[in-house]
Amino acid sequence: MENIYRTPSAHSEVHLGASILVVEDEAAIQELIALNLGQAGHEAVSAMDAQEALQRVRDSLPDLVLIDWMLPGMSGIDLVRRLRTNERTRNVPIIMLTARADEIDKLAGLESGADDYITKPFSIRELNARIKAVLRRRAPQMTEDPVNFKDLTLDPGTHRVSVKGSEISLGPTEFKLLHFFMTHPERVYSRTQILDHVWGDHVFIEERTVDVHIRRLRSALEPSHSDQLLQTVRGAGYRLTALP
Amino acid sequence: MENIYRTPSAHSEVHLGASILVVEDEAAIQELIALNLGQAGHEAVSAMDAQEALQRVRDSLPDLVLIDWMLPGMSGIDLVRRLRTNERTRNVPIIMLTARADEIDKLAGLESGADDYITKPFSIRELNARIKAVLRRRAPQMTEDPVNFKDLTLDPGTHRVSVKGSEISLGPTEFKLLHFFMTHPERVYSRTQILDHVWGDHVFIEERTVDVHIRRLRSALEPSHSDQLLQTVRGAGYRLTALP
DNA sequence: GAGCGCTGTAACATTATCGTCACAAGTTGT
DNA sequence: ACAACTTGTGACGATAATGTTACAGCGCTC
Repeated sequence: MENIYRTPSAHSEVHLGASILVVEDEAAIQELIALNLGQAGHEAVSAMDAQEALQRVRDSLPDLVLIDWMLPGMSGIDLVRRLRTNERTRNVPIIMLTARADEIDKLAGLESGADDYITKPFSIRELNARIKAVLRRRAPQMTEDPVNFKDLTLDPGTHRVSVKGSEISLGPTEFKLLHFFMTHPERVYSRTQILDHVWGDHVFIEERTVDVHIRRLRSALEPSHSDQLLQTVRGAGYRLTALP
Repeated sequence: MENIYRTPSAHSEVHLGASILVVEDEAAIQELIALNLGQAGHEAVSAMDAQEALQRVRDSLPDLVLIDWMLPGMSGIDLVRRLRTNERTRNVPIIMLTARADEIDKLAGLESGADDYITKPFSIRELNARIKAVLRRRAPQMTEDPVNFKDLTLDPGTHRVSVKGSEISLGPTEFKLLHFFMTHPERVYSRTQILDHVWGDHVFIEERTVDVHIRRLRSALEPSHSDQLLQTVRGAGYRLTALP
């Protein structure tokens, strides 16, 4: 299922000048990759171990992370898992680097949440191709354009929401929820659909949780006549509408 | 006859009343799962080994098969393979249960053709969520196209109904009832048929209940000369018609 | 490590809707 | 016209769906 919310810092021209974090303990390979990335027009940031990587990802939300399978301390796969389970870093694209062309490694890397993998030794050309592919795959899904609906304005870029001109503050989930509704107005969505779109497909969350967030969103929109905008359709779900 | 409203209701979720085969040799887990499935509204059928499972799948084509990784005789993976290579059983959704969170197990299970996997111990909630996800993935999409009839308009997407342009509000059942009639106009349906189509097949409801809902629907459509549209055919049933 | 904001869930409160009944009203056949 | 039957109608608990509140956990900041 499509996930509209690739939250991370994503601009429309991600293919060039992307910031890429390289997590690799061998200095030689590290430098080789960094050099190559630089030539390709990207900005390379490096981390020597998983801890440092976590820090940097949280810090600067790179457009892509290259992770070596073998790392001192926390393994590459564990690192992927950590990144995937954190709300903020969940959607950062990841490419794994595996030393052996071993089937299991590849699959385990993918399974754990990586977007792609490359087996060493790899050619520079192959690396570039895959980076481009991953970035491109992610790019079209990010809707960073400001959205308007009635007297609501939501700007994913600046992460701001305003009602009738005056700005309000929303938590991350309420923000995504509102963004989803504003990009899909006038249409009824079941709790399950909302969970799939806003939270993500593979999440095990009580459907009633949606209700609570709807309420929170409503009360945040309170100043406006939000009850009119975000209405509940009994037996079906919720809907954002301009009509009465 | 086509039946739009088979089991699922048009807009809410689809995963009730599914028949699920549980292939598990440990009686305790077997029962636990069966009990849970029953509570979730599904019909649980069980098989203790792969042979029995094959038989039952071929026999009754369940909506979903839960297969334990470790089975006496033929392994779970082999069972999956057998099911996948058989024309008749090729498309039955499968969820694997793996005892250890071992990477290889998971991957081999998916690789061999399962739709999803769960590692034991798993929470009831997770099981339910995955079952729902798999069933939903397979569920046929109900047509969400707006329907028009005379001066009536019904839009499943926005869940709105309007008579001569002005919107009216209907409860879920009346909504489905009207949708059914609008998609099957000019034809008489008995109370039993209406129950089957709108409520679902195996419901135990008084036929006279249909009358009451017809009345409610009529009075909701009142503003228009609905008495003409939704007419009674004595001794036979009801019909939505444009003719006088 | 204490404080803080956010989240998911449970528990309770509140409605909306449902299914059924009893009876009224209408229809049919004789 | 009368009985036998079918359908309309309004009311009424029961129930399921939603609103609302409170709370405990978690990660993050300082």
